[in-house]
Amino acid sequence: MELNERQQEAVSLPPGPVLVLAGAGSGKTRVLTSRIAHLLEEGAHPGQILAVTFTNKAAQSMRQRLAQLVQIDLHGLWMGTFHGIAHRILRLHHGLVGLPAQFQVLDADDSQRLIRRALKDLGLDDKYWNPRQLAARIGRWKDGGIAPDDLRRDPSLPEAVLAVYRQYELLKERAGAVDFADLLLLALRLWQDKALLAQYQERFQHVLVDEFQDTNAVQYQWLHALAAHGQIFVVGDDDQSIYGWRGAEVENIFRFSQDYPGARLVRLEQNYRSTAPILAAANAVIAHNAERLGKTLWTARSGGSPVQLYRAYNEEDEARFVVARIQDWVAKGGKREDCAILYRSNAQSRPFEEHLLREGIPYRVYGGLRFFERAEIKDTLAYLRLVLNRHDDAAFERVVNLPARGIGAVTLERLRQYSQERGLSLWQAAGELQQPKLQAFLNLIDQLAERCRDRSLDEQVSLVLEQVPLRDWHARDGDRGEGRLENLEELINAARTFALSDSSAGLRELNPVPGDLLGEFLTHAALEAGEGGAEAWQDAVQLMSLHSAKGLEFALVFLVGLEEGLFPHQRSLEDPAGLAEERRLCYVGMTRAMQQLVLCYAESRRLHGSERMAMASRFLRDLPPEEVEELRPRARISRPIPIPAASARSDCPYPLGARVRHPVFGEGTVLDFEGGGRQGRIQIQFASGSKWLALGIVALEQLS
DNA sequence: CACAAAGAGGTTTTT
DNA sequence: CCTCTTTGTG
Repeated sequence: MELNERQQEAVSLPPGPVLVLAGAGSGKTRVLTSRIAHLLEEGAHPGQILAVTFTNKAAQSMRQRLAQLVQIDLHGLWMGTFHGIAHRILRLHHGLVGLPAQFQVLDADDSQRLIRRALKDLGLDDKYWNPRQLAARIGRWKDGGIAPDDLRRDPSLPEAVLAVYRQYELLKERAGAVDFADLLLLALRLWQDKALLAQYQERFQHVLVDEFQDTNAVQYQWLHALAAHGQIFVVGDDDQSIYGWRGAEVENIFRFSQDYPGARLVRLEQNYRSTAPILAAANAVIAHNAERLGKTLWTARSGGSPVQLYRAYNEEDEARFVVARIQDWVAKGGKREDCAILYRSNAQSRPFEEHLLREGIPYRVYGGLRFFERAEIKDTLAYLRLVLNRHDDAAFERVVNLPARGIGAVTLERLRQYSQERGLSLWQAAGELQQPKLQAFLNLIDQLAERCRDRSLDEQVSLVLEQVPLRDWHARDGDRGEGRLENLEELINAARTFALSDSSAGLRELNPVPGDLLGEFLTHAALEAGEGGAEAWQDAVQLMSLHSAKGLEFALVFLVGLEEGLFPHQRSLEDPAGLAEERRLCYVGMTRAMQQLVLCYAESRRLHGSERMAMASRFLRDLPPEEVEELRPRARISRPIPIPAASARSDCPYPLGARVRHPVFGEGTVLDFEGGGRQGRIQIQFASGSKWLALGIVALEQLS
């Protein structure tokens, strides 16, 4: 595999801090894997290398590429997501942070349930205090490393919110469980043990990080402590920072240069992925963002067909069009797996799925309702969670009356009361309450645990389904239940596969707890979504959200639903930072395409059940016309794409099109405006190019 | 206390 | 549009 000069430079720099700013399609993964290969050639032992990625998909693809690159046994090389690696280390040293050996990992749904519990415990109304929002808010604090005590003195913060945060933490602790943010926080807390930290610093001589722009405060601190020796190689792209909502701080890129003075900086700007028109279009879109480190991708390739833009009548027409285009592609000998349909939110997949299904085209949906997130799967696993840890209150509450066994809301409320008053787990409380039906449930779990002893993983799953009449319960649910029954059988398969798979083998050898395969499986279920659906071997069209698409590439990309309110998303419209992130997301989506990029929007769309007229996304306005071919042009020539009235355009002190003078840039024309008041930004076309300026700062003189 | 029916409410993105 | 919650009945 050939590397260009810059790539080669990055790969072979001497040990020391390195920051690679790598544009989309500039061979980022190749550089990262080649760097690892280089280190190994230079005599590094695989066990001295830690490679961190952001998603499971990325970790997987890097491992594959590395295996192709080097012949040696990669045993001992740690490669995985932040959360996955944090989990590994916590398993090894759980005692140091006060966790039980088989602590549970709560997924987002579990966390939200626990927030609900916390609200109930505190006697707060979950109508007024939205559990979902609270969970998001608390999650954001935790991603930023902000503990309840840090919030104590904030007068603007309602006391109730703080109380919920505290109660939530308490409930988690009592259950011996951790949420996603805890994995990172506790892994960081481990570093307070200086001896332990030194041990890991010694071990991981080389730390490599992918998608560095997506790291949050806690992750950065963790890395910084671990890589105090400075042998840290990070790769990132500020233009692809799309996880700000999850606490990611692009600033970490600047922080890196400060924290590691003398860090070498390498820029990769040559794009090998996309054709010139695709690149030109993507560059034009991202150019509208202020505050960029400023990178312009270029390609040595010439030619390539223009970016296409289809104006659909509605979401059905959009799906019909896309599927027809895929059929053309296949008819001309293209592979289905080289086609991707990318959308802003997972809910948009439905019409595409229906049309693909109707046409008999295999497809695979990533994200959305994932296998391990399905209710029937989580129910079944909850039994196993109780088998492993009786004090897992979330699991207890989930299945204590499922299927119905006469333990209703009243009993449960009494149980909760009792447990809360005495600081007991629900399991302990149930034991003390002497209620026959509860007793029967406890016996059921104990029996289950007894029988699960010394059984294989899939047998354990089967045992749950035999001992607990979950199958019958679903079977009575008619059509809906049928799919769920299939999923339950699939769960047995998943357990069998997991027991044999590498993903568990890696953990098992590190795992000091014998016979804890079940625990690892449950973690796997929480940490990895389990991309179910179509058979892996099948040549299938790929459907996924823009976020999931990051890091991937496809010959033919359909970027759909480019409408105001959908993309950019409604929730981002008011907030300039949010809009900038949406724009980066658009850039990420466009740069996934290698040969052909097709953009779609619909004039009318059913959203949340009702039909509504849609306006073309503002991002479409920024496309260079010469690179774009409109597939259903408007009847009248040169009528532009309908442009949305920006939400707060009326607030703009200068009318669009007005001539203005800027003290530095000279005369220009007002092109656009977004945001409101002093927060607003104004775009002006100067002779030297167009610029976005903050209205709160800029001093403009209107000329006409 | 279980279950069925009707109503209300809430919808981004991921580990 | 879908799920979850509340309400009403047996």
